[in-house]
Formats: sequence, C-alpha cells, structure tokens
Amino acid sequence: MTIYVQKDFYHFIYEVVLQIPEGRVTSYGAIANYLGAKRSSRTVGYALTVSNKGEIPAHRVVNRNGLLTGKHHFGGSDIMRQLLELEGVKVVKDQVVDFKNLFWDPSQFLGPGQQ
DNA sequence: GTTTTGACGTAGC
DNA sequence: CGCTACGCCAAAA
Repeated sequence: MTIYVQKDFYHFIYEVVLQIPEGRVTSYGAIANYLGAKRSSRTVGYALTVSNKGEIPAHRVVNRNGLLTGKHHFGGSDIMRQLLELEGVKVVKDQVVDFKNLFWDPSQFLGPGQQ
C-alpha cells in the first residue's frame, strides 16, 4: 500500500482533477474528502488557482451546489461556462444543470467496492 | 512564527 | 432567496 502524506497536497488535487472525465464535474469538497481532508475544500480551490489552467481542467470543478463560483478566474466571464457546455455540461445562471447526475465522485476512481 | 487570503461548506437569520 | 458569520485548512507574505 502506498503511504501518502500531505507533502504533495496540491499534486494530489491536480491528479484527481485530471482524472475527471469529459462531461463530468465534481466538487472541491469531494476532492478534499477523497484526499482525506474533507475540510480542506478551500485549499482545493486555491490549488487550482495557482495551477496551470492549460493542463488542469479546473472548469470541471465546481462547488458543492454545482455553482461555477470560480468562473471569474478563467480570465473572461463565460469561459468556464463555455468549456463545460462544449463537453456537454449545460450551465444555467452559473449553475450546472443536472449536477447531481453529472457529478463524478473521486471515490469511483478507486474502483467499485473500494470505498 | 504570526497574519492574511481564498475557486468551500454549513448554519443561522 | 440572499447575506452574514463561523469553521476549517494550506500557501504566501
């Protein structure tokens, strides 16, 4: 088994985000929880801020409400929304439509039965 | 080492 | 439905 420490906290965040399939979204809290720090949701968002948007699909990460709270960090104002819609994710009023259905739980990345 | 900040989350009003 | 307040945690100053 691999022993992970928070030494590469940001690195884990980036990895998880990179695993998000197209057309799917997840929440900061879910990623934080997956990393074992469910209360570090704020840090997850911060990690994306300092990350390279060109390689990290941060637009697939929204808050718990499915709201595009970080859209204004994409330079423009509708960049994040357009990126999501290009992947088939409909966004209305900065909110992901059918977020519950499109939600991608990082725990699924572990494989079924793992939890 | 202390203070500030932030793309969150929950609770209260 | 929207705002405030608080907590929680990691990085940067």
